[in-house]
This record gives sequence, C-alpha cells and structure tokens, in this order.
Amino acid sequence: MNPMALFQVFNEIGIIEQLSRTIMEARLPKGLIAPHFSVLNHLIRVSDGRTLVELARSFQVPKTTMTHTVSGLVKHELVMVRPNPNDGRSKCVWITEEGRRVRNQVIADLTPEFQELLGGFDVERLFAILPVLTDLRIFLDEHRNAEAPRDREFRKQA
Amino acid sequence: MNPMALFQVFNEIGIIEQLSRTIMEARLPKGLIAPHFSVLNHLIRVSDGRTLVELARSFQVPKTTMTHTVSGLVKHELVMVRPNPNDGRSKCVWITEEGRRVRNQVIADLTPEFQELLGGFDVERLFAILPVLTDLRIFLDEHRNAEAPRDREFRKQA
DNA sequence: TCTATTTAGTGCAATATCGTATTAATTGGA
DNA sequence: TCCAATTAATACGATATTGCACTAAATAGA
Repeated sequence: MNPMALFQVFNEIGIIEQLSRTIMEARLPKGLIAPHFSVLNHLIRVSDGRTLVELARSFQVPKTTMTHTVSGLVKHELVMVRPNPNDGRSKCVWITEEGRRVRNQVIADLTPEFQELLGGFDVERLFAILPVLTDLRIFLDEHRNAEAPRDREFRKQA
Repeated sequence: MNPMALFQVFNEIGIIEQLSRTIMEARLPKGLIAPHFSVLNHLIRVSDGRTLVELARSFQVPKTTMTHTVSGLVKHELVMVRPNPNDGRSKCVWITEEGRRVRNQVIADLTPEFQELLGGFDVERLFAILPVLTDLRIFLDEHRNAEAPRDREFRKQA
C-alpha cells in the first residue's frame, strides 16, 4: 500500500474544506463566521444544552476559544447560556428561536448555491463517497488521541 | 437527488479536516503551525519562487495573512524572500534546504502516525475515494467565484 | 509620451485563537 | 466528614487572521 496516498487523501480534504468554508462564510449574516455557524449547527444536529467544555471537546478547540465563540453568539442573541442545574461550575448553551432560524436560513441559502456550483460535476460520485467519509469521521473521532496536548481535552465528537 | 446529502458531504469533510489538522499540528516543530507547513508543502509540491500574491490566492487568504505567515517562515529560516526580477513591486518566496528538510521530516513522521491511527480502518476504501476527492478539488478550484469579496483575490489554485 | 488605473506588498487596528494561570465547584479517598 | 485532587469557566497576554488604507511599481489608453 502507498503511504503517500494516505497523506494525499487528507491533503485533498484540507483544500476542499478551505474552498467550501470560503463559500459558506460568504453566505453568513454580517458578524458571523464559520465557527459560529458550526456551533449553531452542532446544537441542532446533535443536541441543545451542551456545556462549554462539551462543545470545546467536540470541536477540538481550547475552552477559551469556545468561551469567546459562544459569547459572540450570545451577543447576537442566537444562543442563551444558563447555569447547569447539575453542576454549579458549569453552564449550558441553548439555541434560541432566532438562532434556529438563522441556521436554517443559511442552509437554505447554501443548498442552491452548492447545487449551482456543482452543476457541471457528477454529484452521484459525491453521494457515493459520503458513507466512506462518514465512517472515516466516526473512526477518527473514536480513535482520537486520549492524552490531551496542553489545554485541549480530547473526547469523542457526538 | 437529496440536497441535504450535498451539505452533509462538506460537513463530514470539515470535521475530518479538523481532526487531521490537530494530528498534524502535534507533529510540527515548535513555533510552526499548520499554515506554515502548508506553504512549505505548496512550495515543494507545486513550485518554488511563487510571489506572495500567488501564494495568497492559492490558499484563499488575504495578502496580509500571507505576509505574516511567510515572515514567520523567514524567521525560522525555512524560506527566503527575494525581489522578483520581473516585477519591481513583487517578491518571490524560495524554500531553503532546511525548509525542505523540515517538510520532509514532518511527512516522514506523519506517515507512520496515520498508518497506525488507521490500522483498524479499511484504507482501501480511502484510496478508492481519492480520485473523487481530487476531481472535486480541481472542479471547485476551477469554478471558484471570480468576483473577489473585499481583499481576497480569487484565482485558480495550482 | 503622459497620466489614470491597476496591482504587489505592508502598516495598522480590530477581532480570533491559543496557552497559562486563577477561581470556584465537585469528586474521591482517608 | 474533611481535605487533596480534579474539573468548568474565565481573565489575561501573545500570536494569528482579517479589513482598510497607503506607497510604489507596472500597465493601459489617449
């Protein structure tokens, strides 16, 4: 087996992510950037009421980064932060109706954008690789390094 | 065709990129971050002597970001910046022997890391999707938006 | 040729990300 | 129960990213 091909797979994924992120950010409301949307999407796709640490672990960013990102969402009133009734140290993040609306609107705007962009591409090939991508994502997530380098506290991404 | 599946493909790619980037950054020499390595890799994979604007376009980042990234590489003596003999306004970035060595070493370290990590995964499935990823990357790159939002000046990525 | 426009690079300020250290609450073991 | 260790969140400072504005060089058109 070719070890360089493995490296190449992740290299292509990195470039594609870069290109698609640029497309997405162009569709976000003023003042929102990709991490904001990712958190909104996560709160809906996975579930509401996550703590800051849970979110930080999910996205593999330092806690301080998540504090900052969430505070931006609070300022835009897209999420609400409440004390965790089960743990006095911690806080839970809840999406607001407006947050739900914005998230759905972005997806609604983005869908035709992607469809148009990929008009000349055989999207069936994309659908065909989706199961592999999903399995890879789940696998990497389950096998991510247990020891935390520095501040990051690694856990499974839901 | 399912429009949500399209969105899902890019979502999975985003998460995979996140996880693999964290793995990569853990292997970089002190003081280097992912964008540094990406530029080094680009200079070798594509070609040396690119101008700052060419690099910025390739990575779809503002010129100021590339100025900063390259200055970091210069400080570590991994690249050299020289005037462009064909254009008095511009500068060309050349990789040094040390830069070449560092880039190769990172890949050498990373290869067994990925192999071990993916030990329990059917890597043949990954190799199978590589052509689709490559075609998608090329397609997106060729069809990226021609109009430049603000500072970013979009061009084809080599 | 001469000048208006475009382009390459960077200075600067605002925001984002990250590492360290601190505080407060929880947990676990004696 | 009591206290040491752990954990959640944040303040703070350092670095990274970005947008805007500016300078200098190149280019295009009259």
